[in-house]
Amino acid sequence: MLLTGLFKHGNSNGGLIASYVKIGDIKSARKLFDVLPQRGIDACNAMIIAYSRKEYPVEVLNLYRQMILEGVRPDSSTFTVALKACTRLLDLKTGEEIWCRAMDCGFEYDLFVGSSILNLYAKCGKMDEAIVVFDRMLRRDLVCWTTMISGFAQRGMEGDGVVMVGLTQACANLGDLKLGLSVHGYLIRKDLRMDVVVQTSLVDMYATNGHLKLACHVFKNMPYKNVISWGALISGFAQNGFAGNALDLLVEMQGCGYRPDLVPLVSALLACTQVGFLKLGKSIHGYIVRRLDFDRVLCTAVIDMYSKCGALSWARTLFDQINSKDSISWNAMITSYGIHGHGKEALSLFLEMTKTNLKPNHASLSSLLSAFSHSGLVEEGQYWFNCMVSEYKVPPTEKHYVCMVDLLARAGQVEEACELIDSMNAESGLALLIGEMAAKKVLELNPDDLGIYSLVSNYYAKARKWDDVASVRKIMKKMGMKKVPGYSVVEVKGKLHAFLMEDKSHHQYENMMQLLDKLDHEMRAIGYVPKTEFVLHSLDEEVK
DNA sequence: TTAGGGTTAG
Repeated sequence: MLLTGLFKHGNSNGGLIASYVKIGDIKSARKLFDVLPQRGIDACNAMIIAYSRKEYPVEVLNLYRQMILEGVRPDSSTFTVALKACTRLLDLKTGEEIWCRAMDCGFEYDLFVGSSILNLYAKCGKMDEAIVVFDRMLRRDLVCWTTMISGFAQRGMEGDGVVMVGLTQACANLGDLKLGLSVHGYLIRKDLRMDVVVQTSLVDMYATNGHLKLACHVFKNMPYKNVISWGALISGFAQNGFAGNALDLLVEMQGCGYRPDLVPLVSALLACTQVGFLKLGKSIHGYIVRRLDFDRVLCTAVIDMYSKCGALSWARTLFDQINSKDSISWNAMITSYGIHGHGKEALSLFLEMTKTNLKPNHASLSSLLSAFSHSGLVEEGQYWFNCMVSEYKVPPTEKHYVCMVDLLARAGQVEEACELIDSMNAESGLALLIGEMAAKKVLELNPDDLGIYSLVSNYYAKARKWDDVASVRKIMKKMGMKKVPGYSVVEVKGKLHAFLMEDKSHHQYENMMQLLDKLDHEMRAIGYVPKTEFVLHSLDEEVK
């Protein structure tokens, strides 16, 4: 075991200590640590992290002090672990000393160190001090916000408007409706000032998580609205797939005298993309060109709209007009070629991207692999899949694996597809993938079955993929509230016509059925035999 | 001094 450690980590002392720790031998790790002629930051951190993992906070702090005495300069990990130990011991005094040193050493704006001191203050009930630190932070991630939320929750303290906006955003990011409602309720109970900013952030919190009724409720009761409030609501509808509502709201907004800026327009473009509304998308494009600066984000949204509505060459023309393309613009265009089955063009654009100073990311590689899959370019797919880590430092995720399985399976290479699944590491491998694919297959046949979703959620839970568990549960919640029937949409002369299952309400329904019958007869007359074996067995012949 | 936006599999 020890040899393995030596081999793996070369002659780094930190690595050797980490190897002892890995096999659970913390005493040997310490013995080695004590006889080291020179104890650098790596060795110290390995040892101090080991104590922290074993929940020996006193040893953590002793070692921290020893480091300082020996003149070893702590880094972000050291401070974070030491502060965590103080939190465990509720040792505020030592924690503040550590925090002061961390600031002296230039870690005042370190996200990890910052959230650790926040956590210490929150756990010790010192929310005033926490706010001081919090206000000075340059970046605030979910951990910081969650720490603040739980701190306030424990103390029952009041936050001011700015803090409440942050809390609302944190709830939006967490997707936790209960928490969001309680923040909203808190605002009302405490009669805190509900200005347009606070209300808009509430609208956004509800809307981005699919609670559109609640979002509308807050929105309608706003005494004063602005373009941003409209933007939040429209974007919420568009991103949750309610294209029609989003587009209606855009019209309503204009009717109320607001001039849409880029956000409502980008959302409207997304809505057009979802329903294939090329004509409206085009006129929004025109509106943008006439009235606004055509920035990169807008342009990418228009490119995406054109390509998904079938106008690939327009997308390309626009793409060539962007002056400073970022990776999202490139990915959008690579995707465009992919969905239109132009795998070779997708590849040459990808290669062109690598010649710029932009690096392809996981999305670029997803787009590329799926382009190969849609074009049947098996060898290319395998080649690029195999070199994505070495060439671009992008380790394949499940998405990439699914692309490859799809690519191989479409090409009839089912055995190779299975081998690939086998080669995945155990945690995200076989059981999860097959389970997921099987579940999805069943979902296709029976999309309203909540039970299948809990099956999928269990698979994720077994693989300890808590983010995925949460997103499946979110879908279940949404489904529980309202089942949205499947439908298809077609654009005729700039007007959209939607058709639901069993829906006979269209004013030309009879004509359409007659035409379908006619086409069916003509097809059979020239020898077409419909394939029905893949369709569900419970349907009778004619429905098939 | 806090609020809304573009790409990623099947």
